[in-house]
Amino acid sequence: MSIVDKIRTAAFDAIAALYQYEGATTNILINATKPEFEGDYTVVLFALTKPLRKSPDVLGKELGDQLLQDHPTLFTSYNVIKGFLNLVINQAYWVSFLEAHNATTQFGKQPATGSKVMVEYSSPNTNKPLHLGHLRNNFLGWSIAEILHANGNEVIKSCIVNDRGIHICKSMIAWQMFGNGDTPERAGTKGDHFVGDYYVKFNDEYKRQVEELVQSGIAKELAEKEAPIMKATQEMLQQWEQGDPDVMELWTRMNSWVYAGFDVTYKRIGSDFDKVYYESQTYLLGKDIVEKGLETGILYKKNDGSVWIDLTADGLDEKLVLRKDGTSVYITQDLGLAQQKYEQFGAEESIYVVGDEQNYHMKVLKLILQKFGAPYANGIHHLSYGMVELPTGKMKSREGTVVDADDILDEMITVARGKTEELGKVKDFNPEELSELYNVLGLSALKFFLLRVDPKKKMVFNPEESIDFHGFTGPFVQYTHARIKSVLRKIEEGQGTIQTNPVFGDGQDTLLPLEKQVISQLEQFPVVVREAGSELDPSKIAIYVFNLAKGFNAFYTEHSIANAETPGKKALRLKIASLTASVIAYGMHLLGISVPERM
RNA sequence: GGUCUGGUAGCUCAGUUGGAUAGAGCAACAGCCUUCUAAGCUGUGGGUCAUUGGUUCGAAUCCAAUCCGGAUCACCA
Repeated sequence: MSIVDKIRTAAFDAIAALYQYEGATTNILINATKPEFEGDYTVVLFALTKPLRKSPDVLGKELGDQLLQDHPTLFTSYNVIKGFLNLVINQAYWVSFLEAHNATTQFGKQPATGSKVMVEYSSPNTNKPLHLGHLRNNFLGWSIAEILHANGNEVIKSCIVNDRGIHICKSMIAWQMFGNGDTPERAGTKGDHFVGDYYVKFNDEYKRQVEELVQSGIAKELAEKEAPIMKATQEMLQQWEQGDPDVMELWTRMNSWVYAGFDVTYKRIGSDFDKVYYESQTYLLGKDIVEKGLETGILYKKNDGSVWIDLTADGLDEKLVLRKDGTSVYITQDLGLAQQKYEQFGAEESIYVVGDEQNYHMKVLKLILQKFGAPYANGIHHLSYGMVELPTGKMKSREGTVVDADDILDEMITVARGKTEELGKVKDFNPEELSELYNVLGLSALKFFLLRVDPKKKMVFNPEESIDFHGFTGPFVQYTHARIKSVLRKIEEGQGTIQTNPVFGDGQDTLLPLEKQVISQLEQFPVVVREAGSELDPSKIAIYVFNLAKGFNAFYTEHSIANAETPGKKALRLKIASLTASVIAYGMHLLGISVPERM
């Protein structure tokens, strides 16, 4: 149990004993004490003054006395200022916390709960390479899966590949027109970029044709429909749906190029999946659900044969679930896929990492499944994340203002190399070690940057300012870890083993403020892991791990570990250092970032 | 237009779900390496928390209105 929970429980018991009042659970607010006051944690009394009919001063005094009397090992003193009861925690608590956990490698990880959660993320289109927005999605998805795992859940990571549809056909048509049988191998281009280039070519040609038609006096709207390249694309989509062998062959071939390219990028960024679904295999799903919905009257058929659901009573609109020609729309297959996932994995919770542009769609999906009474409906959660924008505005693939994933990764790694060479701390590394280090640092800078902000909010990515290795960044946190490891290594080399005795706290020593601060930060980690899980928010971890690193660095520059004043102090600081290192390592792992031993 | 969502330091973001004098990083300025990694530490300056009103012991946080952004409302995905 965390110290905050302990204090809350103690306060509840004390209030019950003093005033025979048991309605206090939700009224007890515990905060960290502001630095300008004496104390570690503070009970805010205002909410209790009314039901207990006590003035803040009297209540504070009575509650403080009672807490001290009930828990002499937990509290040593208190003071009351205005309506705030500031409690000083017994240093023995901090010391014994450190003794209990300093050897724990995954401190903060919760025991298995038996619950199963599915996390769907990434969901790329196979007509163009990944960009910065996809990276946010991938990093969020991987991290939230890891965070849910740390909270005791069994997690299944899944991905739905949008491998069919009009967008793919655009690349295919353009390749037929302009490709001359070229391949990624021959062109020396990564497969996903190769296919993406034809997607761009399509749009260029399409624009040209529309322009031409408009020049010849045709209205723009009509021209957009009638452009030959667009008509050819739509025809190709129909041929695909009919299983035309030539079209299928081309489709398979071009997708395989894209997958080869994606594989490289996914490997670089560390994305992986337990189950990959392909839209080409799921796009017909969901029709049986529609059928059932018609029977039960949840859905209704209009005169033209199209099928709808009326969600106006829930504040939404009427929503089409099946076209008049009987073919599926997006929501149809999503209904089907949700059902299939549940049949295959039986997860009671399902997280969809999907951009906030689809908030409405996700709301509708959940609502429809709830109306069907699907057992997994209430467990659907949309981890909605905001778009990544540039200082110049939104990224538009049409206008060529997207930040390509591979490019930005390369750039990050190049900067990491430059910084590392400049500092010259790892001159004895061999080329493999160096390249590994550059990767770890560059990736960290990017991942941390994208994960440190609230997922729900849109964010601005400034390519020049974002490649920073100082301050609130991944490399800063990694640096703190490497620093600790260096100290531990040196002490180990000096004396053979890490000496952790004698035990600190025999009554002689006093915890210094910076020592206590780091320990209390460490103590909060499990609560942060829990919050990050329940709120589906990795930024909580990033912020925490940064503050921990900052707190440790302040302690580090002020107090020597190796040459501590007493053997007891040295043992204590070693434990602070090693637990900090392992919490940083585990916290960063939850973000998908690894931490080097040296840098 | 309907619905949803956002507006906090020059820039990028926190703000523990209503608590004490609103915090970080970057940028600017001033200090700190013969001692465990200076990718670090310490300090200074920088705010009408979009605006107005309301709710109460107390509001950046809750409510209402207004201003300014964004998303969405397709027989697209």
